[in-house]
Amino acid sequence: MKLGTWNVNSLKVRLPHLLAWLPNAAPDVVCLQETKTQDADFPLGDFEAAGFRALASGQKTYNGVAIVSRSTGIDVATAIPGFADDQKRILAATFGDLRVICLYVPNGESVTSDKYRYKLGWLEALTAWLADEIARYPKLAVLGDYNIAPEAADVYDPKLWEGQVLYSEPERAAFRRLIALGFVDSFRIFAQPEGAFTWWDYRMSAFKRNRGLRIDHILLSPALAATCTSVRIDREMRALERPSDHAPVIAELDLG
DNA sequence: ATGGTAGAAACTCTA
Repeated sequence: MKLGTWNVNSLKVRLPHLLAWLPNAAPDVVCLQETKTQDADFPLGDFEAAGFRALASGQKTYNGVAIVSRSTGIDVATAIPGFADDQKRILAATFGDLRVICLYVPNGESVTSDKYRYKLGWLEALTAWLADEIARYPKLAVLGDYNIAPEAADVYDPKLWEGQVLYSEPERAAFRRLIALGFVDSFRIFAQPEGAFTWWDYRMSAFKRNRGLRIDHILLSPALAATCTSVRIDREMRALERPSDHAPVIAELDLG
């Protein structure tokens, strides 16, 4: 069983990459972010033709999440309960006894921005919700673009990034509060090469110079973490022509 | 010194 996450930065533009990637990476479930596609325009037929089901919660221009999967998800949720939000950033579904939550955490723009305050409030609401979800679903995976680099090893130049949005202490503290619920950052179960990132700015040849951050994560409940056999970043997808600024992350689980 | 690139959509905002 493989679970993936990929911020595609426009589903419309990245659809050819995604359709080429699906049979190669062969995820059973992949969470997508920044689809920037309203549900009426979601290319469901393309996924069905490739042998996948799909769920979407999107909007025009900004945000938008989707879950593409081999089997059909049920008990779908599209919001953090009790948290009013016009932005489409949440999609949850159940596959057998596996609960999957797809996240697109707000970027925050800068630590002095109103969007940063929104980000921290959003993360607080998320944490309260996930405390309930992890109690309810022993096999829970929370995948997505967290827009947080949790540790110095997740940043190409931690000194430069100290105090900046995506790596500021309040954001990292919010990430640690998620971990404190019992989640495991699956990428760090395994020894990983240095300079392993999931996002590189389009500007300043950041990818070529590997000036990246690891901000896309697969958090697993303890029961799922115990079944995880590998986690890797599909860096090649960032090297293609007209790429997303994010690479996919894939976790393999041995569910027996 | 606060640049630059990409996407969507509208002549700017977001990341």
